[in-house]
Amino acid sequence: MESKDIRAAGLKVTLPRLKILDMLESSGNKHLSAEDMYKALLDDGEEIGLATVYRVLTQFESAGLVNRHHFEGGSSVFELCHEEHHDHILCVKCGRVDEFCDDIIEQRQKAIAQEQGYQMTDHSLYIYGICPSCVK
Amino acid sequence: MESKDIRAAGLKVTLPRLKILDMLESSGNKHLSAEDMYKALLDDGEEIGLATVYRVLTQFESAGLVNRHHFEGGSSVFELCHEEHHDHILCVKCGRVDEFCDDIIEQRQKAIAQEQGYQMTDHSLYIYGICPSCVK
DNA sequence: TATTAAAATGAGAAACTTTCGCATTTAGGA
DNA sequence: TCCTAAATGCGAAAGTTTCTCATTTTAATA
Repeated sequence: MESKDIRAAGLKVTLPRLKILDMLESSGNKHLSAEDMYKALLDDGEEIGLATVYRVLTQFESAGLVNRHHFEGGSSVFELCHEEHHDHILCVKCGRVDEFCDDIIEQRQKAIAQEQGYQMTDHSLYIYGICPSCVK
Repeated sequence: MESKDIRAAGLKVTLPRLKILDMLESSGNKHLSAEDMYKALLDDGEEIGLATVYRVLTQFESAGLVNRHHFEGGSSVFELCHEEHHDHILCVKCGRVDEFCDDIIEQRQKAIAQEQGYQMTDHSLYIYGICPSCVK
């Protein structure tokens, strides 16, 4: 059970939090928005408010359980944190999202931060393009 | 005069457009939001509507005159396009923004897009951290 | 197990960014 | 100078996210 993660974050284990965590776990690399999750919960017959969804996601983010991404266009999307960091490449036509890791880029980012005298806390890299299916 | 750029974009040369272009040119690496520009114009005694600022910026973006960035937190910011591409490193404490270029990262991005079968159209890389002044 | 304080929730209002609709004005070619 | 398409300003509207607050729930303690 993932109640552990919630408790470890110093949060009480509640239905909304469990549901949202479940949903993120079973979403693959779908990268859901708060609105997406709210609607899915409604469809499931859960009476969970949109404000709660936002609150919970923000708390999960602070706790390091989820990552928030600002892809181009409108709203933020969320995904569970994985052990190893990854970046995203996404299709501007169909919205498909793929993930990748690249040590060389990671290294260069660290080096650049150091060169510029910054203490790096985070970074985000999105590659936009037309995916294999849409390119045809 | 930069009227050329406006005309080259197929747009009429109007006061709002000139003012906004001027402002972007003289802003260094300040990365202004639409609201910032609107307020600055008001302070200058110009009667330019916020909707116009947004419209003009969107048109400039389509024309390839400006870049729009979604830094963390709220609104989009804009900067004039330079000849050579660059990425951004920004301070999470004071909001300072610095720019950098890195050929290795550029190369890797191209390679990754190709590996994944994507036809790359764009990319955005932000490094977040604590800047030299705030680190002390 | 019953009690209780602190935390969490749902609902709607509010804040904020961005876009839209439309009547009026303006740029620039004839 | 005249004319038409384009551009503008204004307010309303749309969309996302946060806030307020009365009510409910968790989980620690007795």
